[in-house]
Amino acid sequence: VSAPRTARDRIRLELTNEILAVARAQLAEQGAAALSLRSIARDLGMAPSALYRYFDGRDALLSALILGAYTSLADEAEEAAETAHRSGGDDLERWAAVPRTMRFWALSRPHEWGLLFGSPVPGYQAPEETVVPYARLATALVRPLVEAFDGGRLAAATAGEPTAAELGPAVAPVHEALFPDAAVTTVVGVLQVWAVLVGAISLEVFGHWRNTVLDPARFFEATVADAARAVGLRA
Amino acid sequence: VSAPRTARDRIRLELTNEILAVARAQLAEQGAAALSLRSIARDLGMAPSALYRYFDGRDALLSALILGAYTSLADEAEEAAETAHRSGGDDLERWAAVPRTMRFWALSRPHEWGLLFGSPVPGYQAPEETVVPYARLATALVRPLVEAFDGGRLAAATAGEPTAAELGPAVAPVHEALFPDAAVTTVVGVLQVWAVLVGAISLEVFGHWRNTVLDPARFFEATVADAARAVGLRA
DNA sequence: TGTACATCAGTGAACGCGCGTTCACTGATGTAC
DNA sequence: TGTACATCAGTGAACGCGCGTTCACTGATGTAC
Repeated sequence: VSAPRTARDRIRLELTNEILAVARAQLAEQGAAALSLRSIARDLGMAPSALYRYFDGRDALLSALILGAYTSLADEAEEAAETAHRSGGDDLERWAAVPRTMRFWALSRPHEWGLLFGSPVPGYQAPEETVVPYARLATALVRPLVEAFDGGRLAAATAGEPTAAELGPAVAPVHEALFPDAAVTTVVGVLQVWAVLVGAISLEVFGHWRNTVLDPARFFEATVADAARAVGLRA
Repeated sequence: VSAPRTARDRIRLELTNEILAVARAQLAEQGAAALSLRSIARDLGMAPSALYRYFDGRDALLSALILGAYTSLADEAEEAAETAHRSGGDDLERWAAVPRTMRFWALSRPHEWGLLFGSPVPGYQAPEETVVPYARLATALVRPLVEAFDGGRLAAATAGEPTAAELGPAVAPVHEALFPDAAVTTVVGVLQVWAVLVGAISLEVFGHWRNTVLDPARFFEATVADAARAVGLRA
């Protein structure tokens, strides 16, 4: 948290990261359920009890892993949004950057994706701090849409008008936090886009496209493009 | 599998179901990772070793649970599709029946939904037989669309035309099995609908709508309707 | 720069636990004649 | 209907395992003066 002053602090930070790295490796191989302090200690060549100098126990380590995963995903998403912003591509091209990044992130660490969007570990509450990176991710995703909107290049949503009034309160938090100037139907559309992205990535990562969608990359690209059109982006 | 002839067979069937019921109850309380033969035996008041007369071990029991969950979901979906078919409602109304059923099914057994669509249990392969109920579910979901199509009431998809040729091979299995007469873009649209449904249900069931979507039921209804319009259903 | 003391990292033994699975057994249920 | 035998359900003890966590300890690193 604070910058390391002494040599001891530096080592401590390094070892903390090493523990997390080993934990992530074991997560990738065995899944969250099999994550064990003893086997992490074994991998690091130290006594199991030593880990308690770094984490308050198994649950605290798991919390750190979850928070770290959210943060990593949010970081990459923000970077992708920024790069796309500077790229000078058209709206659709810039929009696709974050979804693509999310998919690659998930494919390269399926178990961490599962930690974030899969079945929650039961009897265990995700740390409150995840709200922050979650919001960063959402903001990065929506950014190209907001920019298109501000530039007058986002068409008003046409579908579902009659339900706008009813749905207003239901999506109010997202409306205020993410896209205050847009119409309710646009906000609803953005949430549906969120659902289709998470759904498509989860289905692929969790192995449900087997014998169903033979070219998940192409399908995902098409889905991302169609989703953008559905909320009013034009090519 | 075969009908019980003797009293012994009847008892055997009953106890098998009782074991599965207890397992499901423990699944609901503790999640898949905590599922244990010993605690199931304890709940049933019998020796742990006795369970081996009914299942070949923990993995076999888990397989049975997964297969049973798929089957239960497929059964309810088929029934909902059939009821809707007979109801005489309009296309949109009949279309919504299966998605609604899926959502209710998932909300009433979140951990079983997680077993099917959450992070897969690592080092463990889902049984092959799940292909059958999975296909039944898909068929039930698509049925109202196929019927609308056959009645000439399904509009041709307009978005994404240029990608139709590229995507054809990618979605060929679904095209052939589920909707052979439709255009490629329609098939792609159906898969996107599948993704948005699974995504929306998973996000709700796994707790991601907290402080985000305040009225998940209404949001889901709107999503279902919008999804149908996107693949060409008219109200 | 040197000394005295406090802080911290890591050890290793021990705790109690619940787990899946095997195995030889007992007694009840079913089958063939 | 009765008997002899085979099949099956369930028991209870035992196996070896890996787990999270605690605790008193040693020795190294940092701090104050």
